[in-house]
Amino acid sequence: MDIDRELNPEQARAVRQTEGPVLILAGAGSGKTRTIVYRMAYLLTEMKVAPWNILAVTFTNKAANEMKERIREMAGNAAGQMLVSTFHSACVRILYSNARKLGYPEKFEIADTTDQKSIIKNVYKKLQIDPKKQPEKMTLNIISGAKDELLSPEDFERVNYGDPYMERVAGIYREYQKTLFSNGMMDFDDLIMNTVRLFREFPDVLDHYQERFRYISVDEYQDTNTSQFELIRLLSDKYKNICVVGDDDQSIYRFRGANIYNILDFEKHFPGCCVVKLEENYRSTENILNAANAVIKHNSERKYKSLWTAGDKGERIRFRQLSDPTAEASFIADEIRTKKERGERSYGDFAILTRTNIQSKELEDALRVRSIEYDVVKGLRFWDTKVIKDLTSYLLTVDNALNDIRVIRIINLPKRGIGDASINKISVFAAANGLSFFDALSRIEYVGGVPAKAKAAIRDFYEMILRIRASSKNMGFSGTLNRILEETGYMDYLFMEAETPDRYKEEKEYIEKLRETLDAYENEAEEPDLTDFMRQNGLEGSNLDKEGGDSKDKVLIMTMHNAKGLEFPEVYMAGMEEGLFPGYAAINSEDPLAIEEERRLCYVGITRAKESLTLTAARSRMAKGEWRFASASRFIKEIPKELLNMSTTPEATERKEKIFPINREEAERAFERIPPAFSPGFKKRSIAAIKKGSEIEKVLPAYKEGDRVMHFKQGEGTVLSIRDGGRDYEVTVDFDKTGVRKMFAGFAKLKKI
DNA sequence: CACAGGTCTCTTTTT
DNA sequence: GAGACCTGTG
Repeated sequence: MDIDRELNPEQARAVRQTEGPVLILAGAGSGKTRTIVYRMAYLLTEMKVAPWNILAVTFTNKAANEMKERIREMAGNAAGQMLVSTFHSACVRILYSNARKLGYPEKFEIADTTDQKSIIKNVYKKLQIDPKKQPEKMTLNIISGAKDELLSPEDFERVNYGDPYMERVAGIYREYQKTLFSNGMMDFDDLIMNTVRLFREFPDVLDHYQERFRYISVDEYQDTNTSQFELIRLLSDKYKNICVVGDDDQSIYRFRGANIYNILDFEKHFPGCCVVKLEENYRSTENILNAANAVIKHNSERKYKSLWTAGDKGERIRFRQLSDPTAEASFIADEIRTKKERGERSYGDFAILTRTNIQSKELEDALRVRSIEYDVVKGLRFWDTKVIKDLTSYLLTVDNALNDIRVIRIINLPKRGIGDASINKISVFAAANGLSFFDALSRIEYVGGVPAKAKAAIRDFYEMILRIRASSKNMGFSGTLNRILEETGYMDYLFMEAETPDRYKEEKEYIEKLRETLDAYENEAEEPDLTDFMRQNGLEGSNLDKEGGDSKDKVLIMTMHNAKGLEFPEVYMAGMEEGLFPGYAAINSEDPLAIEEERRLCYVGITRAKESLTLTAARSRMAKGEWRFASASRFIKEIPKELLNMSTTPEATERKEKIFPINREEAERAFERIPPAFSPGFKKRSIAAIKKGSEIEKVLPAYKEGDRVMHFKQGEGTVLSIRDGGRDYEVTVDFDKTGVRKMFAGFAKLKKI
């Protein structure tokens, strides 16, 4: 390892400064990961630090695995004994052997978002709170925020004393926490908060971990919240070897409690710390960097930092505004295809970044139609899928049935004739008699007000679980899973419920995947245990499509949040519109920092691009059930004109926008001239309006019989015939994928290819 | 009381 | 396009 040759002077300084607090302010693309990896390897090989004395915390599992791999490459297998993990996984590990001290069962479970929702619903029922007056989501946000600030229900109540609204929320919080606790569950925030509690209340435990983790590093430090800060502060308090790496300009998780002052005030929190700034960028062209710098300069709350590169200026940043999301997607897809066909790029060189997950649909359609290979980095997680939640709930119920939430989830699934009313009665009965929900089932005859039919079904259910439990003793997890599927008729249920055959197929694949994961775990674990299995896997945001490895040559579609830490030769940022990016919420927020967060997200997006960056926007977009016109994002205007290459100026767009009518009727008429025709969100009302009011322009198509054409949804096909159909020309096309179809030329928008 | 089928609402971002 | 909510029927 030749540090001075392989690293720049600042990076080298960060690597050698192993003792004491260190703050590495690492701009985007400044070789941050490289620096951390060298630092770890340096600790291991030069400083002879034992690998188990090193803790490296990241935010995502992906980042953790990547880092582990790269350290292993440099420092050999000893790296395997370091603890490189996410905050949440590290806490689970620590809590694993200490949960009892806090009164939790050893087999505590993790409550994911779905569990949180069902728990809060129960609480609402119990406290008779109307979800319309107090949306569950908002309550959960407040509770999560309180936990991020390490406030217990009692603390929270004290802090908000005298505020009737917050006092009410405090009541919900208390009940919510009670429910979690009595079911032996911790939500994501509890994992951190309880670890901090553990350290505070049990100094010997803290001391043990302080001795264990003598060298600590935290990646993406700008995204830490107060509880995470306290956690690492406690852990590092003895040896003070704490190295944090981050970029205040890339702090994009304020909505989940990230406290940007953790990084801005690091020097205050850890006096005498060493600060290293990495500003040389090795990723992007100068134009891209200048654009990023220009945008982020508009933020007030930041440490001054400016990226520079020794590399080329590169091409200008392109901005294109299209009529609607469909046109926007087509534009991007056409470009990608052209560049691929010219042999300039392969699909894997491209990423399309969006602000929201929903935007991906339109983009997917456009790519699919052109047979472009793509992948969506999805927000939907495997463990949150309904099918998987159902089946794991069954598995855990068969295993221990200690968790009421899970039993209630499956008791009437598939439908057995056990309704909400009966379930409520049993819950009340169970609470009154100090029984778990499941144990209450065995005394169903004593529960009043439950119809005989339901009672019979409940008895059957109870016995079925016991039966499966008995037989599961001598079969593996996947054997038990099979029994569950057989006994419950779950597959038939799925088949009946599935909206489409494809959906059913997909769900079957999920189950197959669950089986594989169970088998893999059972083969590896010393003492296989389902609760442990869930804790290990439930935290992993594993995407469904991770098979095949990264060798796939595919265009990636993802949100900008998901893109953090990645880089691509060509980046498209779609939906650069006021109202979408920055979003309405941020624009309307009275907190000026809301816009700053959006701007940082924009900065993250821009700095993903290595060579080429294209920003696109749609002039109209469906939002909240109606079509709305949007002007170009303010972020576009913040990029100096000389860096931009655009078809229209943002100002021109604004002028155009002013000509657009404002009331609905006029808007709809105007809209007819911008035909996103069959886009999925196209509501009945608008179609009716079009049919009634407008004549579709009758133009002789630009293609003739025998020509190959492209339809935005059906894909490519051959024109069989063109007939004058009165109001419009009627075209018959034989599509390669979907066969012969007749359509009107004005609507179909066929393109000759 | 259970359930099917309909309507309405709402979509930022995630461990 | 999913999930919550409402209504009529058995």
